[in-house]
Parts: sequence; C-alpha cells; structure tokens
Amino acid sequence: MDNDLMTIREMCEAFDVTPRTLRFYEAKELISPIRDGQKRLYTRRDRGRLKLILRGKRFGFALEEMRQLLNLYDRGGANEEQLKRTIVAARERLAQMERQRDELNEAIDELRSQLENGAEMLAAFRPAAE
Amino acid sequence: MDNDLMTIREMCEAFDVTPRTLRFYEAKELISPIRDGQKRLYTRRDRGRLKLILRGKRFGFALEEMRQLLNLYDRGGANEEQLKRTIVAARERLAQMERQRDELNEAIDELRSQLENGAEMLAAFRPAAE
DNA sequence: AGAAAGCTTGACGTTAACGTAAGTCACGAC
DNA sequence: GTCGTGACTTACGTTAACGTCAAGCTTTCT
Repeated sequence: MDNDLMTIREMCEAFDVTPRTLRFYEAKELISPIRDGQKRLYTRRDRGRLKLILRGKRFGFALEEMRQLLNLYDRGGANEEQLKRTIVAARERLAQMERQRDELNEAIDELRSQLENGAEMLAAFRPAAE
Repeated sequence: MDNDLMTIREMCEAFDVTPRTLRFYEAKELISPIRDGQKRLYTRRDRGRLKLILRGKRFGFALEEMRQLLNLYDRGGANEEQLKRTIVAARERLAQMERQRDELNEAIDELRSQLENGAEMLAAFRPAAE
C-alpha cells in the first residue's frame, strides 16, 4: 500500500483541486509535502491538513486564518491555551457567519417583496420616482 | 431651496460614502452629475440612482449589473420587454442569494455542532486524527 | 533514442471596488 | 496677492486566491 503517499495528480482528483492550488497552499505554508527528487509526495498528514483547509474555506475562513489555526494545533494542540484560542476564533467566525446570514435574509426578504409586487417591481428601480 | 443640487461633500455625508466612491461610480457611468465649472453638482436624479445603487449592493448586485439595470430603466422602463428583463435578472439574483444563504446555513450548522461538542472541537482541527 | 507526458519553478495576469498619493486649479478670506 | 481649503485629474497600489503562460527537467512509451 503506497496508500500513504500520493502524487499531486492523485491529490487533485481526490480533493477536486488543481495542481496550482496545491502548490499555492504549499507556498503559503499550509501544507508541506515531501520530495522524491523534484516531485511532491503527499502524506496522510498533508491530506488531513488539506481536508481541514477545504472545510475551513466552506466556513469562510481565509487561508491565512487556517494557517494560524493549523499552526496552533501543531505547536501543541494539547495545550489548553492554544485550544481556547482556536475555539474563540471559531466562535467569532460563527458570529460573523450568523450576522452575514441575517443580513442576507433581510436582503432576500426585501428583494422578494419587491418582486411579489409584480410589475410594481419597477418602483424599486424607479430613479427619481414619486 | 438649493435642495435640488448637492455638492460632493453633501452627497458623501448624506449617503455615507467617500468622494472617491462617487467619482468612481461616475467613471463607471452609474451617475452623471452636472458641472459648475469643474465642480460636480448632483441632482435629485443622481441621488435616486445612488440610492438604488447602494440598495443593489446590499442585494449583492455588482456595480456593472446595477448599471445595466439602471440603463434598462432609462431607455424606457415603461417598455414591457425591458421590464421583464429586469424582473428576470432580479429573480435570478434572488435564487442566487437563496442558494448562498442555504450554503451558509449548512456551514453554520456544521461549525456550531463542532463547537457544541465543547473541547471536542479539537477534533475538527485535528490533522491526522482518529 | 526520440518524442510525448507529466512535473517543476518563476513570474506576470485577473477581478472588484475603491484607497492613496501627487500635482493642479479655483475661490473666498485677509 | 497669497494663503488655506476643497475639489479635480491621473495613475499606481491593494487584497485573495488562484489562472495562465513560459521554459526546462524527467520519466515513459514505442
């Protein structure tokens, strides 16, 4: 089982990303595959990190934020203090996401009500109306 | 009542935007204030358009989209055909927004459930866990 | 062995919506 | 007249997350 080492191609297919993305993440120090000559080989650790990175993206975390979180873990995830920071960061993000969703909902309601007014929709786009 | 003409400063305060923003919108042909010498003077029409632009932004419309919508209206909002296009555009945007919100909600639920697991949150950020 | 494939690094390009800096102009105040 | 103030134009800078060449090195197929 060379199941443990994957080429860049395999990684791309497995995670549905482009090679450029993986190299980019590496340049940003988010992952650090080993080298066989000049080729990159990704370990299970890399896959784990990538998985988290992609998940983080779905949460809206920026890559830099994810890097910090991953580093926090590396330097002792067992560390109570570090863990707390991670949790705090996550909580803040959660709050952000909820605010964002609320605003989005308001905008949706507003736009929908405009639409429901049928042709009165025009009023919404009537410049100097009245 | 010079209520009808406003300077760039007054506009900025009234709408909470910077001068740069107004000039930028002008460059993008979203508004077109008249000139008193070299100074810009904004009419009620400009204010109406700006209001719509800012509202559109809250809806997530890009400036270019707003420009098109505003133009549609200008060239005969009374035109049945144009109106339909506007409505279609709005409907599509609405659908987009709803999809976006749904995804956001999923991410929120996911992140929240991680957090609710208290310290198990760590698991979410545990690279090669298990 | 020669060519096609695949990987690599490097570096510039892209998009949106302005920010920011530099140098001019014009006008009321003194 | 000239100083301060505000407005103006022009143009480059910014941010994020890659995309898109370009050009060279290997490995692989035939």
